[in-house]
Amino acid sequence: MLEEGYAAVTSRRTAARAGLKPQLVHYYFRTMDDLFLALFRRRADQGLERQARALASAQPLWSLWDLSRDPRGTALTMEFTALANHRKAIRAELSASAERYRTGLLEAFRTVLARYELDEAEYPPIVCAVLLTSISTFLVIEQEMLGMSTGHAETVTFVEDVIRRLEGDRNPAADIASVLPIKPERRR
Amino acid sequence: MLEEGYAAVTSRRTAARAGLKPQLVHYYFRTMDDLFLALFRRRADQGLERQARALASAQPLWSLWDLSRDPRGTALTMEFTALANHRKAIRAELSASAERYRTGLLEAFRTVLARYELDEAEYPPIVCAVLLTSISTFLVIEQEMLGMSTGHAETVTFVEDVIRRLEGDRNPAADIASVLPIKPERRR
DNA sequence: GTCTATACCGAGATAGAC
DNA sequence: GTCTATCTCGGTATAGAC
Repeated sequence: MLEEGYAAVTSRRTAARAGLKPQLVHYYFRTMDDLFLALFRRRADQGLERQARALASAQPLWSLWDLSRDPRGTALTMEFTALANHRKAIRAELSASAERYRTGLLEAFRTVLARYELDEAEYPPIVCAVLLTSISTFLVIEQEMLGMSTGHAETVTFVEDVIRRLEGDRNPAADIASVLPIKPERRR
Repeated sequence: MLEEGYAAVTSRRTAARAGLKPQLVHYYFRTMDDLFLALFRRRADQGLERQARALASAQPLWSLWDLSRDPRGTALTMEFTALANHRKAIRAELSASAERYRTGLLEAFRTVLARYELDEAEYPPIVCAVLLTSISTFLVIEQEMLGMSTGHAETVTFVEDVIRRLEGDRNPAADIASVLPIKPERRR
């Protein structure tokens, strides 16, 4: 999916990568949609776990920002979004998952804004959540999918200046590692 | 493309909508890629024209904001982005077009920020351009492709408050009409 | 310019042997 | 659990008649 888009993920090619015959994909997952759903659910669970770890870190804003800028997560989400366009089951799963993720982010901003004694009317937590997600998502799309980067560095600097005003400099050690992507699992 | 995604656009179905045989698609465009490119170029030209009209309007920020929130433009762009993932020619065309669009937006913000005597160091025009595009793009993706809208209204209000501080209330009449989507053309 | 005919490929999926 | 065999569909694309 990441290399060639969801349309390139077929039973034949999936099986070939696993060194097996295409029919086994259907044996394990029946339809391709079931396979995509299984993949999505596993990634969504991992995403929520990572978000929880980011929220629990000493610098939640830095952690959330780093997490949402992880290209692999966003690129996969975009593929699933495109797939969701004509697969109802995927779409339902994806939007439910996005809602859960947003709720987590909202709680994080509520907590953080209270901690730094900011006015919720001036910086509504839900707006902060949407802004953080939209900016990071968009930058990843342009960078990874189009190879574009005009204005990206300046925008990152701008956002990070805001975070720095709240949480101070990024602590280089512990937090970032706790949010790193999870390695692919081996088949059982 | 808008209804079912780019993967649903095949020579057979395209021809069927036109009431013709699939082979004619190849007669006119040779390959499907050529067809997609032709479509993209026409839309990209229209997009630049609309942007130019927005820049020339009495309230460029309102016009640009409305334009970038037009769901049809963004939805198509997202389809092409997904398509670009595995079609080199599309990708090159798309990123070139996005660069041109960004440049236009940058010039707009330079002009506007100067007009309202804002500090360019505090609000870098290129950052404004990236922010405007990312927020509107992301909202459209969630709304149109996932049917999600949590936090959207609040975010729109937030952005529009900023615009209002610069350009005052939206002038309801002239500007908006000048930025409206262009109707589909008939085949010649 | 539009058609018929046709080649060729690769997709999803099922049946049934081992 | 993995295989072979096979069905059916729909995609891209070309050749050639009219």
